[in-house]
Amino acid sequence: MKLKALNGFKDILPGETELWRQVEDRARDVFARFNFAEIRLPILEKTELFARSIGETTDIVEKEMYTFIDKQITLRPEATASLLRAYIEHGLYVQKPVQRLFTVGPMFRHERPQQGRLRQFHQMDAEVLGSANPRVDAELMTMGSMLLAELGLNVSLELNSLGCPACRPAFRESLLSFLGSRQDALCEDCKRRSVTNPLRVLDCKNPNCRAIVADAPSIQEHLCPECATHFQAVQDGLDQLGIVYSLNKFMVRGLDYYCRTTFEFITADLGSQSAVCAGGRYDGLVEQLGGPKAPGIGFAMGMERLVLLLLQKEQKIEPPAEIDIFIAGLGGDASRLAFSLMQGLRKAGARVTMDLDARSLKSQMKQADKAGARHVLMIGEEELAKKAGMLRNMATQEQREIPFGDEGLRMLLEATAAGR
RNA sequence: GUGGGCGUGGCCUAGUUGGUUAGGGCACCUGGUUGUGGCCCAGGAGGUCGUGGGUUCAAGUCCCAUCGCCCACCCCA
Repeated sequence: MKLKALNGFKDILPGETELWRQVEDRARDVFARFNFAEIRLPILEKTELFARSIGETTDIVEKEMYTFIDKQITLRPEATASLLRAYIEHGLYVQKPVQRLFTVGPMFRHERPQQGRLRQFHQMDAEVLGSANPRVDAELMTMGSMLLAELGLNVSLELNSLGCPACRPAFRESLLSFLGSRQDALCEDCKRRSVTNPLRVLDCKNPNCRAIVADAPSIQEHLCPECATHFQAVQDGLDQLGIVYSLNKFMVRGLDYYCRTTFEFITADLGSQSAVCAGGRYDGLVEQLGGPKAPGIGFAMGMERLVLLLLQKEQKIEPPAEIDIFIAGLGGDASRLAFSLMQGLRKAGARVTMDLDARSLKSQMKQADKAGARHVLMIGEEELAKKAGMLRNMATQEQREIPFGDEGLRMLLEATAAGR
């Protein structure tokens, strides 16, 4: 096998696409109920956009981006940056004080692939721009929660606040001094993280580090009054809407732009990639990218992770019959008639197919069965002589004559409609 | 970037201490029904055993190299 897809890039084959569509259709339905409008974005942007929004020193920007170096353009590693760029570029903030937008599509990160992690993966992103109201946070999480619930997935919501530029530095200092005194006990990764990104030590998976960090200062207790008020209001909103969540003071997010509210919907059924949906608030980012003072919050859902979970549930989705009528033509003349009859039925809206190779009737019946055909219209020498085809209902095995011509076409369409 | 595991027809796989034409299941095709699907039966097509080299009278099996995939670390949806 010479030509194959790149490592970390996957074909989504027929059979699986059905599940993907279920996920996406359900998402569009839920997003619509929450009054979100779709926005479609390019997947290539100037490298600078991602560097400035995600953060120059994040792993994503430092080593995971697919960049055309000579052109200084990059395949998007996430959607928020592009969405904000479009929001600013088209002055969407002028048209409506609060914009609620969603987008669906592929993202690219050059990471080592593993379960639930690909180099091209797909996300559904929802963002609310122009409001700092904590109810927006609660509403957005509610939307995510509803979608996951309607997909039948068992996930839990974890909530934290990362503070803001006013209070995070003080917390950082206090955390740094705490870590400083325990350097020797930390794992190698955490020693490194203590320097590069101390908050990251909080969510280390190493049990030893977890034990140490259990006594670390809590970000939730270091919030400034404004952030504390906001955080409490978010929780009140979730409580009011009946959304169950748990506070997790160890949860940090990887992207630089997050502030205040951060959250993750996590599952125990995906190996180590446990987050199926995650997001947070990013007040100040729009401004930082050259836009107005518009606060924002959003989340991203990993579609292949959702699909993996749905596949695990083994809820065998009976594929619906896909074909209304299979026309079995026996012999050259019948096959020729079937060919034009098929087109007439398709024009009238029916799903029709036939065996263009006109193999044996037995073979054609098998094909019809496999295609999930509800009816088979048989046309052989007898039928040609009688000027009427034989219509077989595949479920009931009943057969009846259908005359050629307009009257017959009407009967076929009736049978088709009744079968659906 | 770092570790571990695995590569046998389209898919899942058997292959014992190296020993005749690499076996089975699913799927596919044909026939059993001179024109009737699902079940069953019979037959058929389909494989450079990831690739290259080495050891040997003999390699799917042993050795080396290489490529690919998977899982985990890292990171994150």
